[in-house]
Amino acid sequence: MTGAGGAPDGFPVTMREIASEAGVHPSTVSRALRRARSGLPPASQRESNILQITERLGYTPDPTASSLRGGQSRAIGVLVPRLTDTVLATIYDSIESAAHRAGYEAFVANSNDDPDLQARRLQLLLSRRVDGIILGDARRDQDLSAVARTTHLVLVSRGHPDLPSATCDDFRGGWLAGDHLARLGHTTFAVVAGPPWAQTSFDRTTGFRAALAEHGLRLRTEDVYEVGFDTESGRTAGDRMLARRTPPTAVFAMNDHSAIGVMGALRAKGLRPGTDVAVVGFNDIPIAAELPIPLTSVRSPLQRMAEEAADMLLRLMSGGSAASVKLEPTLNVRASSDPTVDPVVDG
Amino acid sequence: MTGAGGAPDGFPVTMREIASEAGVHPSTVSRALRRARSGLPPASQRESNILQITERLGYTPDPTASSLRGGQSRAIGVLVPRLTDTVLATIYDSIESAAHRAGYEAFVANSNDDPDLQARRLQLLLSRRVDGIILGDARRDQDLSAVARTTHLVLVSRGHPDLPSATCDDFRGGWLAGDHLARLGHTTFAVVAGPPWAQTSFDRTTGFRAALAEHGLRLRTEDVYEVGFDTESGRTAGDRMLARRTPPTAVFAMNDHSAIGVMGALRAKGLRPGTDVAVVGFNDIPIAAELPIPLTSVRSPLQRMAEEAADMLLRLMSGGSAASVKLEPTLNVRASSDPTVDPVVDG
DNA sequence: CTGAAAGCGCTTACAG
DNA sequence: CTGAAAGCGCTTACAG
Repeated sequence: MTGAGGAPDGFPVTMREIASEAGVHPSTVSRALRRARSGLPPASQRESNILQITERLGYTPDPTASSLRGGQSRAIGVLVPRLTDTVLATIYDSIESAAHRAGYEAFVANSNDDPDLQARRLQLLLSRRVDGIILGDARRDQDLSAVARTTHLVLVSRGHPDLPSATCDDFRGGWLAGDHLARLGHTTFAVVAGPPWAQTSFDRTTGFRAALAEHGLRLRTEDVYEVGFDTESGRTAGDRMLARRTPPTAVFAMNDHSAIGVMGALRAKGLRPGTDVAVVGFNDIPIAAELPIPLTSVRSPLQRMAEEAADMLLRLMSGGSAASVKLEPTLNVRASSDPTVDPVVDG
Repeated sequence: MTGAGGAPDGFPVTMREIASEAGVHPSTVSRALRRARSGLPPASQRESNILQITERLGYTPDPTASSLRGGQSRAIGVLVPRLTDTVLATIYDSIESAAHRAGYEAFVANSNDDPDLQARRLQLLLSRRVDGIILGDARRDQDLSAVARTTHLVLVSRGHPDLPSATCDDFRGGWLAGDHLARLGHTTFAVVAGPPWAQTSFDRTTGFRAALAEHGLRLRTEDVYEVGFDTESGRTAGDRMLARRTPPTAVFAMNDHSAIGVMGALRAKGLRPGTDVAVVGFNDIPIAAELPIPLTSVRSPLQRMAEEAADMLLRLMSGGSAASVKLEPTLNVRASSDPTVDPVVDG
């Protein structure tokens, strides 16, 4: 039975083999396993025998076959704009864990924040017969009603008025950043925003602007750099704002990675974050606190957000309903905006 | 047909519907589509008609059904220790792209660097009938021959003597770091290593030690901190090494994230990376160059590594053979080890 | 080139 | 409780 050409010979055990080993009909095996999965005790001598054989032969049912016949896949799909973004990776990770705890499998797909790709990946997930989808890359202007009619759909991170979502209160997050910087006495600002279709970016900017307004300050359109969420975006925006006649003294970036990009731009110009230009990021990823100049950041509860989204989807899939939740962000002030905190020691 | 209970009514178009619409037998549809996928032109009037209908109805074949019958899934599985690590996320991302270009689907699973979980996730991927697997979390002591007998298997990032792998020349990477630090005149070192089962960590440490030896220097066992690859690991190791009677003046961390953790530990003690203690990281992720004190890092060609792994697997799956490749790392010297480079400006 | 049949591995009514 | 049958959506020899 060993292949000659070096090709591996996969011999997955099938239900039929279990059945013949136990001297029963395959359907009896199917029933025994179903009972066992539900946590019920074996209904007969035979059943416990079947379970033993299953164990011994290391049998696991073919999920594609069961979903083809049974209609349910016990799998959910997750669509993210970018898996290389720590934030999204963290969210997916937590969703995956929550799904596993509930006995579901999870699949991720990457949309690269591109509507065409998004549609295709969505199609892919649906063709894999997932029982529901968590969308992490919804677009503000997008009509998702068709998708929502096809499968159970929950949004995470980026909300949408028509659909249930688990998000951070991004307006509040932006407000916290704006209020903080205004209180420090800054009067000229820049915002390193994500793409215009991201609800997160929109709300954070709006909240930031609102906070400034409360202090009688204004954020001009040209002070908002719609670039993206990664390090390079931050660097680009930073270079551009510093090339201006009156550069800002305070910068709010919507992602810690882009905030670090801004720090890089400052350093290149001989400026120091915190003392020369205040920098505030968003999400408070683990490295933020450990940077040579620790980064002030709005912390969003990513794991809870992910768990809420997973819970909502599980509820929908079992016939229940789900209402959107908005989680409270908190501001962690560090030396990048306030040098009196975590002071940097000069050697 | 609209569901009453709010449950979505999914009505995926099936091949049968295409067939009846076109007035042909389902098998004819199957053949027409197969030809089209191979890039061949329609073999008849009928076939072009079938393709039109397929297009119009937005039909995509059910991959689970085709793999069940056809034996091939045109999908590959990728197992990573941790998706929240930028390095692995980047690798997966590139593998996914390469797979798509070749007409394959990709699935990731997370093993959390835990052997039990790894076995279960591997089982899951196999039960999904993937045509091959790329393993990113191989363990040094592990016997993977059973898996290799079951499916086509290629390793990425972490190599193994018995299996084809795409890796960075980690010994060389460690050597570059060691040589660099020794040339700068350092004599006391610390290594922030990953877990002992990671071949990457082992080789980098060995290479580092070899470079020191060439300079007549020694790395003691207690100078190697086997902690992990994340920020927190670096912070922990950093705190511990600084609590010693004679702290090191040069630190080599096997991951940029853990290097940043070390920087955090330095800052907490009032020490500055580069001037007080040299810090070198590994992988050279995008933020490394933008940090307030830019991080010296050994760059490993992650994307190429991923593409090589994907190519190797594709070759194996089409009956060919694959030899391991080791990619050359390069050292990017920055201010965290050499303050004369990228000097930090004090405001 | 096309149709009809068989079957991939499983599950679910239907009888007994 | 258990067996036998039908079928999920597809593909692949087999005839014609």
